[in-house]
Amino acid sequence: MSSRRDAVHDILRSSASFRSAQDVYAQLRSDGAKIGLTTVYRALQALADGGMVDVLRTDDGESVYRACTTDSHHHHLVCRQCGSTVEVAGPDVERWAEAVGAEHGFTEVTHTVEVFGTCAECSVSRTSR
Amino acid sequence: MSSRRDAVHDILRSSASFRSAQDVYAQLRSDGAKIGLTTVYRALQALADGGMVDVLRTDDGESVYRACTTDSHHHHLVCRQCGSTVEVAGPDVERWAEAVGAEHGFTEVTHTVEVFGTCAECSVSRTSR
DNA sequence: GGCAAAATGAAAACGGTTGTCAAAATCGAC
DNA sequence: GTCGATTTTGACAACCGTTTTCATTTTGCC
Repeated sequence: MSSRRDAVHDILRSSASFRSAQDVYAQLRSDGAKIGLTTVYRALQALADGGMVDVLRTDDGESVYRACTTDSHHHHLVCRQCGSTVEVAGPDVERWAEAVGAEHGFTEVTHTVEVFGTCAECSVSRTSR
Repeated sequence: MSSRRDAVHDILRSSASFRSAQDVYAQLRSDGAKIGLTTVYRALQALADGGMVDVLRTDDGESVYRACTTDSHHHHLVCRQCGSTVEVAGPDVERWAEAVGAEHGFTEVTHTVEVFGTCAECSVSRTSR
């Protein structure tokens, strides 16, 4: 039904890192696509609502999106420099969060966990500069 | 030097939950303080820079601040309803994050971990309603 | 008091995001 | 295929939290 939404989804699927809406929009335009910024936002929102992509907030308040390869619960290891992202599982962390919540009488416990660092590639290019 | 900054800090210290800048501003004004929104933002920023308060981003992009009682690294267990917050330590999580980073060749690994839930008090008031 | 430096705050600017609304594309029945 | 209704689209304006600007006020110091 929505070729625009697919186009947005494709961009995300072909990228290993989290991308911002403006970012996706810019790439679509430079690829020659005729699409408006509003539609990109709508597509990203729909994809996020449908659980097709993961959403994160950057420190400066931007929403960034990523098409993750697994449907199950996972977290992200994100390179601070290049943004490339590895999906990681953390069963211990899940259990810890649950336990911490229970310990203080909290119910319906959820959690957000993100790990940041400098990836091997970026470490190299930085030291060799 | 800065009585306004102290006023802002006091508000945070007397609150168990994370507060937004606008929120703090509103309370100060309703308390009768003559202070501008700009100054509140500046005070919060200074306090955050100095490590006196912790900062979080809400899902809708707002920055929220809290004066934490411990200087050491910790995480938060936040009630989804009333916002009241418990500081929690998670040595296992620290180790896990470090290990995950190392495993994928990442260096300078940091992490963000927040746990959300419904606190005992809010659970009660909801079921009894 | 007098003066320089720092702090303050009203208003404007900013930037990402969302709402508006008319035009365009799509769908369904005929 | 046409016709009308519904959905999608996108240019533009509005929004909202935050930051910047800059003139004024307060503070620290002699």
